[in-house]
Amino acid sequence: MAIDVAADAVVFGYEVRRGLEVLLVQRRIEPFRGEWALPGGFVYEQESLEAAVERELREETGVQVNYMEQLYTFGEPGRDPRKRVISVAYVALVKQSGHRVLADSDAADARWFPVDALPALAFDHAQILTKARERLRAKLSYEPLGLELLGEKFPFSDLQNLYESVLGRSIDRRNFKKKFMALGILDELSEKSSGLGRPATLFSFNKKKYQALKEKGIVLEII
Amino acid sequence: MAIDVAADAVVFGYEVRRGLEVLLVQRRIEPFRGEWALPGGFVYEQESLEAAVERELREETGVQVNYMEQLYTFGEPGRDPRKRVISVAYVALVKQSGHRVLADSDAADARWFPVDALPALAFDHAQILTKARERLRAKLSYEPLGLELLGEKFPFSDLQNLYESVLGRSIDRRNFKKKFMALGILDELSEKSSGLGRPATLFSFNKKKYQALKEKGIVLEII
DNA sequence: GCAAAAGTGTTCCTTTTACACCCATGC
DNA sequence: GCATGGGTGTAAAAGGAACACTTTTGC
Repeated sequence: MAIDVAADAVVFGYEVRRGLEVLLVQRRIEPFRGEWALPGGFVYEQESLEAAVERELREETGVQVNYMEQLYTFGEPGRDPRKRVISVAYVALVKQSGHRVLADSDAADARWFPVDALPALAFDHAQILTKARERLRAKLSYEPLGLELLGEKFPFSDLQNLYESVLGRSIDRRNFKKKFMALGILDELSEKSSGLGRPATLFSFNKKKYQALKEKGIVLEII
Repeated sequence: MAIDVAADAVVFGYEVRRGLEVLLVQRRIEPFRGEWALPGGFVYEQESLEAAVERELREETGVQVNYMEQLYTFGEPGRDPRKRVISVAYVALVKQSGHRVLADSDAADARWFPVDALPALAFDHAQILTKARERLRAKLSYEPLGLELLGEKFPFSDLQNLYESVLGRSIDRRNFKKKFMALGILDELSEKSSGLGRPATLFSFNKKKYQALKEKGIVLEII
């Protein structure tokens, strides 16, 4: 009846040059010492599950998340070779994965990995990650996504690239823009981005409208 | 770190005359002795979460479920007045709620309650139930529902009533039938139902097509 | 001037919605 | 014959999908 309870997080980050990434830590203790795993750890006696995830993320990776939601609870006997451990998994979203330096690490190492070039993972963490990617994909169709992953200002193409990364396929530019703009959650800035090719208009999320829409739910079928 | 882990189930049943119902048990021990609660209990050391739910359901209510999925894990410190307990909640669907006699009860009493006439519930079970109803509602839009709740043969109006019960609003008869039939998962039987008014054609689910559709996912926006 | 990415509308088609009258049976 | 629930189709509107050329910049 008394079972060890862990809380683990699948932390997604996004940067245009690198695409969708996941934050992993290298274990410095057995079991699976030296292998990569999701950040997380045991829940303290008087600590909420969310607080445990946030604490572990801080200790192991130094990141602060912009959004977090519970994903699923993995509880098969045998998923930890030592003893019975159930893990409550969370999905978290972080801005600026590329820029952030992982500070004060409690784990041997912590790094961002592109979702399509992941190392082997400890425990059943590969399974957790698969479910997290499905959740993220599903979220797109009933909630807007982007505020929690993109910077303050971004060209519209960044948003589309993010959607394409999550969905794993390409999207028609005109239709996507038409639909997304119709949500009314993007403010067009007068500023332009520099870079290769024609400069792009920058956008920012209108946080109030974004949150309102998130609570109400949307139906945004993407082509 | 070692925390008590419980598994609880929100069991839904449906019968035309009674509508959508939830199975509750009356607690025979403290805390909340005498109050109504979701069936469930502590998970054994070497038992999967699903097995624990099924065992508790069998012991406390005698029902056998047709479908079960994990809902959410409730883990706030203080949700159990005695000690730290986290509860992994499941949603289960059962056929023939009305006919079934609750046998061999381990709980003081077990009864079906219409979802709109629930008693006060122990612990945070009211919150769990609210989330379960939301999940059921959401499921309608991406998966068909009915096979797990209705009998082998049923008039089409039963299916519509079920959907109306879950959604909490009325649906246009012609449009609903058109959409649902287009899924191709219902077989029309030659048999007719008796009863008041014009006899109704009976239908049954085509289980193969139903399961295929369930796995693939549907988009069934109901008016 | 050319390579690179940004920006922009229209047409067709499918899906959704709204809506009302007749039918078969039991009493 | 009347009350009760079952059964059926169409037209108008909205939303989704497909699709290509021009513009602005850096080099």
